[in-house]
Amino acid sequence: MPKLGAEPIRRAALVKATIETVGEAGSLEVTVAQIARRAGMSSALAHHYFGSKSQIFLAAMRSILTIYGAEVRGALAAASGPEARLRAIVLGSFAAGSFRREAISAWLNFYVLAQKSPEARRLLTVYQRRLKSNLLHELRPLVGPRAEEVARGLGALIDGVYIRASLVDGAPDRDYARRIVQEYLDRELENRT
Amino acid sequence: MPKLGAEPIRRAALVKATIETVGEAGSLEVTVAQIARRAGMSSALAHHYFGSKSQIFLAAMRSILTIYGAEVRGALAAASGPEARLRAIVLGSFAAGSFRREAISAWLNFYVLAQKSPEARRLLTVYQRRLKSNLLHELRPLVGPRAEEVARGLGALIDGVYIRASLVDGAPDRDYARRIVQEYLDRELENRT
DNA sequence: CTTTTTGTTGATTGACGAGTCAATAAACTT
DNA sequence: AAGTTTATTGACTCGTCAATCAACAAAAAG
Repeated sequence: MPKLGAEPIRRAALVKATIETVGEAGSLEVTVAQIARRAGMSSALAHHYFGSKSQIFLAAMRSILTIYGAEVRGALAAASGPEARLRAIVLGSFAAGSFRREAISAWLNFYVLAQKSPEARRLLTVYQRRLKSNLLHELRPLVGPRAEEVARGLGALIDGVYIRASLVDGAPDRDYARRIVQEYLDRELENRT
Repeated sequence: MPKLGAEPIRRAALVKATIETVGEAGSLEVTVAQIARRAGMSSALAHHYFGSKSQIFLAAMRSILTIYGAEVRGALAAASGPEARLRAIVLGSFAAGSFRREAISAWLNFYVLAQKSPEARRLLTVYQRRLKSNLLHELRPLVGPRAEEVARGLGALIDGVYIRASLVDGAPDRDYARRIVQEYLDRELENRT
């Protein structure tokens, strides 16, 4: 049975299954056995590769943040000029890989995890800092001294839209989400300096 | 030992202890025994009065939303005219009883609870609807047809500011929070119809 | 002053779940 | 072919916890 080089495949499968399971359960109170079953293996194997449940969660969280980062970077690649780039960041935050049912729910739960786990908190802080610095970079040429405030507001608004999406059942409405942040952006850019 | 009329006192103590315990733990994974101990009684008594752990959580959630509602209403009482009332609602959302460490953390966790428990979801939905309708009522005379969009944005922004406050350690910065939403509001009211 | 109601808890039950371990098997090495 | 490394799991341990229960105490009702 042992196909060699299974480790990376197993790890990836577990990460995927973790996001799905947590997303579906809407809670971190899922068992390693549930996750492992979904990933098609025994819970013993999950422990073998990750050592502990919290390591599994952290890996899943890293995965979510990595996907998010990649999607924003992707959107950014096709945009030139501060305004276009700014809009790319903001809209990219609601791209398909990140703004989907299980990911949103999992993300909310990882926010909770960050209250307890210093490592989870660190991950979330890094993501927030990177987002803010990205926003600031494009905002400065557009709104000058107000860049700082606007960046704060946008960051909080994006999180708020996510958290609200977690309450809606059914597929999250990407356009609706985007409209809210775009409207904020429009207003801020209207009377630019 | 039985002082009569203990029930309401015990219930209140348990609700308070639940918010503190959940807030401190940053998680719903707290035991009934922990909560009961903090409230100065045995876990058996907690079960006696509430029947089950989830009922305890729901009562705590109701308490948080009640406090929040009362604070907004309080701020509203002293304000006249749409703009003043609008600002009262928004600033009232960050009043001392609601915008404090344990309440914020507990609130975040109840958001998670709402993913699983229909009753918790119902409570959260009611609060969101009430907030939105309050906002709309004052926004309409100020920004006319754009009221709907602005209300959505404000609601999401308030949630976002809360969730971000949950990550900061130490006392949450009320002024900072208020500045973010006020800035949004200023921008929206600037070029009012 | 006996009965009922209300308050209260220690002890127990029963379930569940994280993590460990010994054992098995297939590949790869020498 | 013997030995080593990697993959994999069933069975088990040990702890934890929600919920229940029997029993005790004090006030209120009769």
